Amino acid sequence: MTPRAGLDRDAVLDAAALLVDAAGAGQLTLRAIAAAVGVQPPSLYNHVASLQDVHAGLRLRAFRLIAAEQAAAIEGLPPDQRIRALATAHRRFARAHPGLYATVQPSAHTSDVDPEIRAAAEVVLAQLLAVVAALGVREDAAVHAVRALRSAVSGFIALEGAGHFGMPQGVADSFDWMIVALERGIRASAG
Amino acid sequence: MTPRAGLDRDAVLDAAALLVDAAGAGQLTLRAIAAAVGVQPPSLYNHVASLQDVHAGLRLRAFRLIAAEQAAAIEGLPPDQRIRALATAHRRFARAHPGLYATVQPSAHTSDVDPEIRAAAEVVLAQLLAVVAALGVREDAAVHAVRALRSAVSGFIALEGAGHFGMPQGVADSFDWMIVALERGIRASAG
DNA sequence: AATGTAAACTAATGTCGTTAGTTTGGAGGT
DNA sequence: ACCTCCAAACTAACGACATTAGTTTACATT
Repeated sequence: MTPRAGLDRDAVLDAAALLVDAAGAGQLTLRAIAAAVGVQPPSLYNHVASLQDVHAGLRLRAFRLIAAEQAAAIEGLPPDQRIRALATAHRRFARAHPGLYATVQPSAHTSDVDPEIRAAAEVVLAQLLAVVAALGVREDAAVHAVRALRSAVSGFIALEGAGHFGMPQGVADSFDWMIVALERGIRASAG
Repeated sequence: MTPRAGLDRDAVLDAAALLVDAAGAGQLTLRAIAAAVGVQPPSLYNHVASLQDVHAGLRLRAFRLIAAEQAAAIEGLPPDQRIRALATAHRRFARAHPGLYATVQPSAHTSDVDPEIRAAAEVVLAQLLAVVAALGVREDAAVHAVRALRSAVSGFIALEGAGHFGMPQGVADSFDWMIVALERGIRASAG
């Protein structure tokens, strides 16, 4: 009578990842996940601790996927092409997985106390910092450059995803323009 | 027995604005607003149509406040100092009214069908575009520059607000660095 | 003072996350 | 093949939420 769906944490997160990319982060509900995996909502608590825990799980996955995409994007590229490669990799990932990408934004005050998530986030950050530093930017300027790049890329992705770029000009061209400007700033800060 | 609290739409939105700045956008609930104005939740429906309507009202207020702050920020300034002035005005507003500023982000697909909100948002955008255009940037490049500035500024504010800038280096310095880099890009695009 | 309307109320519905308590499928040992 | 037992499913229930329907009543206008 209770066919015992072969469920585990990963299966729950798989379903959640599909839903969050399809319907948006705000639509991710335990009931929807339960329906997707063929189970009643309370049964999910055998595999995840809460809805927040699902979000945390997706967040961890997102950071790890992004780290992998970053690594793949810069592999074999000369240093002066790497920041652009990282930026476009982010945008590509966000367009492929909008919901998953959105889970990455929330506050560092709350869910990032989870050391696994913090570590995964730091890998992503360290890759970017290394690429910037390899261009000869010294201590403080490197931090400024990294913050600027993160801000610009994540802000662009958020505005684009929310439909705030209504003008007919090419959105990809605008992204390029922005990255070129920041690259120029990085070159100016380098020795 | 029912002392008839002298309530109207603005009073409800006043309370909502306080709550959203104090507790964050996700915590804004009709029950909390009702408690703040001393009324039962259903009574709010005499003044606002729904919680979404409250969000829309705050959004409209936010755009108008930002437009006013932008206008005040650039008044009497030479053209080459105006984009920095706009950027810092945004950051200042976001720090003073984090919840209100957050209501500005959501998708242009949904709540911006409201023509009032669309108009208010376009005022903010037009001010920025005018400042960029006054620097001698031609058609397409002006759109790219505006998109880049919006992305960078809103992204920076979002990351800063979420506590994602953990390094000891000064956050204001990073903001300056970013704006300088984009200004340089704008100058390069100008005739 | 009488009246009509708008603003408050109470009661109820449906969705959500979550907890408690119960049943049972199915793997491991005999 | 049977028993045991645990984990994984279930049902029932609660409290917070938005929202609707229906009712009362404060108070501005006459």
